[in-house]
Amino acid sequence: MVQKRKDEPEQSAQREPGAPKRRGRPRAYEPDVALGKALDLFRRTGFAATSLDDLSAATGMNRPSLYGAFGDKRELYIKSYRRYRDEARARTAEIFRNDWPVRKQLERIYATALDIYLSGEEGPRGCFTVMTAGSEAVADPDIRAMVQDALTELDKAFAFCFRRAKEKGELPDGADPFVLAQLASATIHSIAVRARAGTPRKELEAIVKGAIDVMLGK
Amino acid sequence: MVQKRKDEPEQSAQREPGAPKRRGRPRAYEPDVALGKALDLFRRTGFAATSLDDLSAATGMNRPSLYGAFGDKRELYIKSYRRYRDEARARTAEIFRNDWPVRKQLERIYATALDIYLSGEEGPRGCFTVMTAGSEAVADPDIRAMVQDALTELDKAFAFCFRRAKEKGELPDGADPFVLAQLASATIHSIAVRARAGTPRKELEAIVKGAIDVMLGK
DNA sequence: CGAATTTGATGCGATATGGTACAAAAAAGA
DNA sequence: TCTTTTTTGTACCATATCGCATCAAATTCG
Repeated sequence: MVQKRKDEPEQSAQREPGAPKRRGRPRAYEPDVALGKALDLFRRTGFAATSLDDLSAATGMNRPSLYGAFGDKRELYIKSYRRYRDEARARTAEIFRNDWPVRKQLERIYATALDIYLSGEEGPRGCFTVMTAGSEAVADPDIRAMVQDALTELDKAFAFCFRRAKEKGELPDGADPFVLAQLASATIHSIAVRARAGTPRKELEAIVKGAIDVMLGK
Repeated sequence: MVQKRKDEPEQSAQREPGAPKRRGRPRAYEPDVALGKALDLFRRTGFAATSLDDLSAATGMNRPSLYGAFGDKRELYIKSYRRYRDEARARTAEIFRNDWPVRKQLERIYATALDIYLSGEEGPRGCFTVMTAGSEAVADPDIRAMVQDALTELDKAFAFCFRRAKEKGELPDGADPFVLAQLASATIHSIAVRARAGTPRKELEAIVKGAIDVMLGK
């Protein structure tokens, strides 16, 4: 018989479709918004500096409920990170999907990146991937793999973008789409770091503009 | 009379020149190497995840001695960060100082950057500035100012480098030294992030090479 | 040698932390 | 109504953490 591990909390399988009537006492929270709050907090203070009490206060759930719904702190962090990536991917994929001129596409990508990095009530939140690389990625192989995945995914998206641009003749002949993609990613990483250091938006926008000019051969 | 604040531990003014004979019991540690050990640990695990016990074990000093020599945890972190910057500045300034072709100069800079970021017994240590931006910079104005200072210092060093190169005719006419400098910094930030995510050196070197090619107009 | 001075070592204490046990509460099903 | 199921809320535990107070140790100066 399959062993049922008690130490791995159930997925809290919420099935919203229809109204199949959940059986027991109803939840006093919505898992999605709670996870969003947790993500906000993790983005602000990082993994180690965020206590379960902080998370409990932010989500409105008490610790046992938190544990039951998302597992321990590490699992909650991982789920928060997944959600961050899903959101970021959704917002950028929508832009990459269009058949615009490269310049316009890059401008839009960086504009949304800045929106993501500069948002936050109490200071700019930066890029969660960059933050996680700086903190948990070294000691935790699973998290490291997720970060690596995020980095290469961005590289590939930019590479696709530049490859198409080259086919359309928007780039100089010698241009290497993948090299340009890595430069585009580097610019993303850089504005993420600078955002958290307090660099104002105007300055970041200037950096982005300069980088685009160089990448597209002015 | 000037109030003497007990809560600000003395600078532990070590005067090495000559041998002016310290008065009381001799130290069982060398402040410089202890600070180096503390820096190593902070770079590996970050501020919040590093306890005073960890620092005590790493430096060989017990907590009261740590406190007496460097102040509380935050002060120790700041002193560690200063030391990191001093070291990094020393190693890069030596390269920037030379009157080499830009390409060679950039190659050397990135090579030493990779040495710094990939070193570490237990995983690549990355760039302490980038790590600090991702963690303490948002909540702590003093630390944030130090990070900003580090970022602009690097920008300026690269800008000086490119300005000189342009004067020597090593760059295309349209090239803007400061824009190129920010791209060069961005590449630094990017390889720092990627290093901590586990990207192997070969790959990072390829990224650097591609970035240099683009910046110098191939 | 004894006084003065500086550092080291032990250990305390108040609080924070991650995680969990357990019973009450709120719903559905019989 | 009574059982079953699921979640909540309180309280708890073992440990970790930071900072410090206190005393012992080691050295120089008189």
